Parts: sequence; C-alpha cells; structure tokens
Amino acid sequence: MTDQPHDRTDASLIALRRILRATELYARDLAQAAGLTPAQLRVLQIVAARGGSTTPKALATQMGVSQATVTALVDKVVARGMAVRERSDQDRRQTNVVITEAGRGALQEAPDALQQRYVRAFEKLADWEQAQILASLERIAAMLDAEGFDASPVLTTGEIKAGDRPG
Amino acid sequence: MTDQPHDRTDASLIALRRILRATELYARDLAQAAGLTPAQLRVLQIVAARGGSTTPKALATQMGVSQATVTALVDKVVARGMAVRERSDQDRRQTNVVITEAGRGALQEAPDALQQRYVRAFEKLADWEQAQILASLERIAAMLDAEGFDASPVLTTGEIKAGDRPG
DNA sequence: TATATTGCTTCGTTAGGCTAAGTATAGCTT
DNA sequence: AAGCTATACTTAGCCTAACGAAGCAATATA
Repeated sequence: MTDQPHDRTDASLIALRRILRATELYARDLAQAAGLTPAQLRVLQIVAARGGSTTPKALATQMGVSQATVTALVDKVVARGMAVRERSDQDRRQTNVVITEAGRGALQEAPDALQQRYVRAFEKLADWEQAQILASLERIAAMLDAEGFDASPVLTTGEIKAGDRPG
Repeated sequence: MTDQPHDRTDASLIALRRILRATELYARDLAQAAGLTPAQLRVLQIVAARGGSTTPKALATQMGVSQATVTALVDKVVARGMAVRERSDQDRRQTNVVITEAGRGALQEAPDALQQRYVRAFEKLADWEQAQILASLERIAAMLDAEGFDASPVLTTGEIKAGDRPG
C-alpha cells in the first residue's frame, strides 16, 4: 500500500467498512446464541444498563427508533420471559420495562456484540497503541457526529459499565 | 477522562458505538434523498464499483447475504429503473445486473453514506493524523475480522474507487 | 369542567432477511 | 447420448424491524 493522502482516505474507508461489517455479522450470531434477535438484545442491554428498569420512551430515544417499534420489541422480550411490564406508580401513563432473572441470564450468555470480541483484543495491546487507537476513534466519532447531524442522543458512559465486561 | 487502561477500553467502545450509530442513522437519510433504501443503494454502489455490471452471486458474496435476498433487492432497483438484468452470453445460467443512467444519477445524488461525511473531514486532517487514524482503523478491523470469524469475504479496494469520491 | 399533552399500544404497511423448493444451464461420467 | 451432479437464479412463504396514523388512558393546564 502506498502512502499518498488519497490512498489513505480510501484505505481508511475500507477499514471502517470492515469494522461495520464485522460488527453487523457478529451481532446476528451472538443474538442467535442468546435466543434473541439483535434488536431485542439491545433492548435488554439498555434496560440492564439503566439499573434493570426503564420506560419505552427512554428506550426509543436511546435506540433512535419510534415508540411503536419499541412496543413491538418489548412485546417480544416479554413473550420470551426476559422482561416484564409494570405500571409506574408515579405517573400511571408510564410503563416500566423490568428485566427478569431469565433476561439477565441471556445477557450473560451474549454480553455484547462489540464487547465480546473487541475488549479481549484491545486489552492485549501495548499501552501506547491503546492510547493511539482511542484518540483516533474519538476523532472519527467527532467527525461523524458533527456537521449538524444530531446523532447519538443519550449515548453516555452509562450505557457500558466496567462491571458489564467479562474479564 | 482519566488514563487508566480500563477506562480506555470503555472509552474506545463508546467511540466505536458513536461511529456505528452515526453511520447507520446517516445512511437512512442519504438513501432517502436518493429515492432508495440503504440496502438498495449498496447494491447500486457495488455494481458501479465493479464497472457497471456484476452478477447476483457476486453481490450476495460481497454483501454477506443470501442470493434470495439479492434477488429481492435487485427486483427493487430494477423496478425503479436504476438497473436492468441481462442474460450472460458466456454462461447462460448467469444474469448480469447492469446499472442504468438513472442508477448512476441516483448514485451521484447520494454517493455514499460513509464517504459523503467522512472524506470531507478526513482530508482536512494533518498528515500525521491521517496516518495514525488509518493505522488504528486497520488494527481494529484486523482485530474484529480475526478470531476465526469469516467476515468480509470480498471487500477489497475495488469497492471504493477514487473516482467515486466527491472532491 | 373542558381541553390539551403525554405515554403507550394497536393496526396496517414496507423493507430486508432467511430457508426450502423450483427451474434452467453447465459439466461430468459412463 | 443419457444421466447424474453442481451452479446460478428465482419463487414462495415466513419472520423481524421499522414506520406513521389513530386510539386510549392518565396527567396537566386553562
């Protein structure tokens, strides 16, 4: 591979695609292993990350989908016994989606598509390399979120807690 | 943000998620602008990148989906007049999916979800920073494709040609 | 009390994905 | 030449995910 700036743009795009692709394909596999589809798994992950209970509204915001979609997804995880709906006492219009023991079990089977494979590899890297990769990723994320496009509304460190990780 | 290795793992995962999310949301918008869905747009992009004509088999391999899925997607881009099917002369079992002028027009409206926003920003970066980001991305891509998971079968530089890029 | 507004669900539709089964062509084997 | 077997696609039928519109119930506000 040559080193002209032009080629670097192409090469970085290709690498980005490989990352996207690997993640997408792996997500299918993992979700299948846990008896859940990727979208349903995401629901459980978010509920767990929010302390085991959250509202459909919050799920919709965080996932970037409509409430109607969340209703359908919650129906399915509820049907599989991995969560239950409970009416809120504070505001009786609200429903809390509460993860069950079965749900937590499923999450442990398939903790996270990205985490499972990425964390293992990342933590083997040399210190300087980890630092460099982190800086690059943050740069890219900033480049992509910026430009007036309102992505990633609620994605904070809360979503991925150290305690969730294996190892 | 502190600098402990642990935090770096979390932070890099968060950045990776932001990238994935921004890409996914932006893909919808762009595809909508071109009058195509993201998957249909991908079909056209691959056909164009392969010189304006390719087979369903090649599309399926490159996209990582079944041939039946490709048939359905090709049906849709054909229905929109953005491609046509032509029987191959060499092997009459094969069909060539050939992009039309309308298809090329649509591609120019929405060249690429990743490209559109990424290339602009990337090419503004300092030389050393481009090099660092590229190295990091390639490292991550290698980390993710590896581990015995057979992702990204045919994703080579052929997919994204310099000529496709704006600027 | 009457009228929003909010939170969620239901309904109907579209898209993308799969597997299984079918059709047509190509390539062997005998 | 006849008869497998493999390849390339399509068809049919199913599932999941997503949406918007419309509905219902509870809260907030006038």
